[in-house]
Amino acid sequence: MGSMPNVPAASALPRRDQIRREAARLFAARGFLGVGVDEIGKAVGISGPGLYRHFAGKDAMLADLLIGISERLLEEGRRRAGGGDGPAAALDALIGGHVEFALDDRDLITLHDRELLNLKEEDRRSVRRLQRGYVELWVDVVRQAYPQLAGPSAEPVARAAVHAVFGLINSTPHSLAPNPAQGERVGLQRDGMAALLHALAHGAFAAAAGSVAADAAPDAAPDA
Amino acid sequence: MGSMPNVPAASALPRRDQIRREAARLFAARGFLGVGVDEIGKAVGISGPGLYRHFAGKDAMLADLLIGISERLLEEGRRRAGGGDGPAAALDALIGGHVEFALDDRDLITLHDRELLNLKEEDRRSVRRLQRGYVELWVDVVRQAYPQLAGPSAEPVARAAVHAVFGLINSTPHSLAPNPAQGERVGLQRDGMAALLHALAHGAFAAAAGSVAADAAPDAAPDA
DNA sequence: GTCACACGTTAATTAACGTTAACTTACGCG
DNA sequence: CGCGTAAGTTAACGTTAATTAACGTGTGAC
Repeated sequence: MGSMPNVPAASALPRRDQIRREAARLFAARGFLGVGVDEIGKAVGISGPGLYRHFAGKDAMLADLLIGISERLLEEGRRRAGGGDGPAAALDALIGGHVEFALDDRDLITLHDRELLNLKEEDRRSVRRLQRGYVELWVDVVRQAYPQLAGPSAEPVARAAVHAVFGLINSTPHSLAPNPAQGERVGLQRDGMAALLHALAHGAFAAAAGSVAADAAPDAAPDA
Repeated sequence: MGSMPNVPAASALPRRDQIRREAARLFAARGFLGVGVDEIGKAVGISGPGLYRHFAGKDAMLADLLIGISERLLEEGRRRAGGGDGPAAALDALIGGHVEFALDDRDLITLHDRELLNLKEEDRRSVRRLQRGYVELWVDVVRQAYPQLAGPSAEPVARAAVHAVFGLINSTPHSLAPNPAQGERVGLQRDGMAALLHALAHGAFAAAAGSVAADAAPDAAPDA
C-alpha cells in the first residue's frame, strides 16, 4: 500500500458533494426513476458512467441522500430538544428546526417522503429507523409540552398529530413550488413563511391537546 | 352505425374501473415509473397489452386517475362550500370532505401530489387548473370564516395556510401506512383520525388568523 | 523517472419496458 | 346463419437505461 494523496481541497466543494446536490435537485424535479445517470453526470460536468468513480450506483446516490437527511434531522432534533429550557421551548426549537429544513433543503425534504420506496430493503430499513427515532423524539416533547396528551390513551393522538404536523411543514415545497428567484412578488418571503408555519404547527398541536381534553387522561396516567 | 350492445352490467364493476383501482393501488405503492403494464394487467386478470383495449396507454391511465380525483375534489368541494349555513359551516364541510377523501381514497390522494410530474404537458395543465380552482374555493371560504384573513395583505397567508392544511390532511397515508387490516390495535380508528384531522385543521387556521391579527387588516380592507 | 492511483472517456452488454402487429374467441343481432 | 365488434392472446419491435469493460491521462510519492 503506497500513497494517500488525501484531500485535494482545491475545488470549492468535493465532487461527491457536487453530485449529491445535483442529484437531489434532479430527483426532486423529476423523480428518481425519471432521471438517468447521464443527466446527473452532465449536471456536474462529467458524463455518464464517470459517476461510478464516486458512487456505487444510482441506488447508492439515493440511499446516501435519504440516509443523510434522516440523520441530520434526527441529530439536529436531538440537539434542539435537549436545550433544557423546558418542554415548551423544546417543542418550539424542534418546530423551528424542521421548518428551517423544509425551507432551506426543499429538495431533500421532498425526496425524504417521496422516494423511500425506491430504496433497497436494507437502506429503507435504515431510513425508517432514523425516521422512527425522529418521530419518537417529537412525540415525547409534544406530550411534555401538552399535558393533555401525556396520558397513555392519548399517545396515538400525539403520534398522529406529529405526523400531521410533518405533513403541514413539509408541504412548503408544493406551496413555494418554483425556486426562489429574486423579485418575490407573489407569496410570502422565506421568513414570513417560517413564522406562519411555526404558528400553524403550534395551533395544530394545541387543537390536538384540546380535542383530547374532554376525552381521557385529565392529568396523570390512571392505569395501564 | 350498426350495433351498440351498451352496458354489459354483468360484472360487479366494469373492466375500466377495475383497471383504475388496481393501477391506483400499484402506482401508489411503487410509483408510476416503477410499475409495468404487465403487472397492472396481471392484477386485473388479463395480461399486458390487453390493457390497450381500455386505455390508450399507460400515460392515459395516470391522466385518468389524476384528472378524475381532481374533478371529484373540486365538484364535491363546491357542493359543500355552497351549503348556505354561513362561512364557518362551509369551512367545516370542506374540511370534512377533504378528510373523507384522504381517508377513503388514500391511493388517489397519494398520487395526486406525487405523480403530477409524470403527466404530459396538456394533462398536467388540466390537473393544475382543477387544483387551482379547488385552492381558490378554500381560500375564499377560509377568508370568510376568519375575518382577520380577509384583508388583501393577508391573502398570501390564507393561501399558504390552505396549502399547509392540505399537507396536514394528506399526510394520513403516511400515518396509516399499511392497509386497514381487521384488528386495529395500534393507531387511531378511522373515525377518530377523521375527528383529529378536523380539529388539527381548525387549529391551524385559527393560528393563521391569530398570527396576522397583530399584523394588518384589523377588519375590512383599508385600501387597494 | 516511473509507479500507482484518482478520475475520466467512449463503446459494449444486458435487461426491461411501452407499444404495435397479427391472430383468436365469444357473442349480440339482423 | 353469418357478420361485426369487443376483448383477449402471444410474438415482435424499438428504445432507453444502468452497469461494466477497456482504455487514457495527469500527478504526487519515492
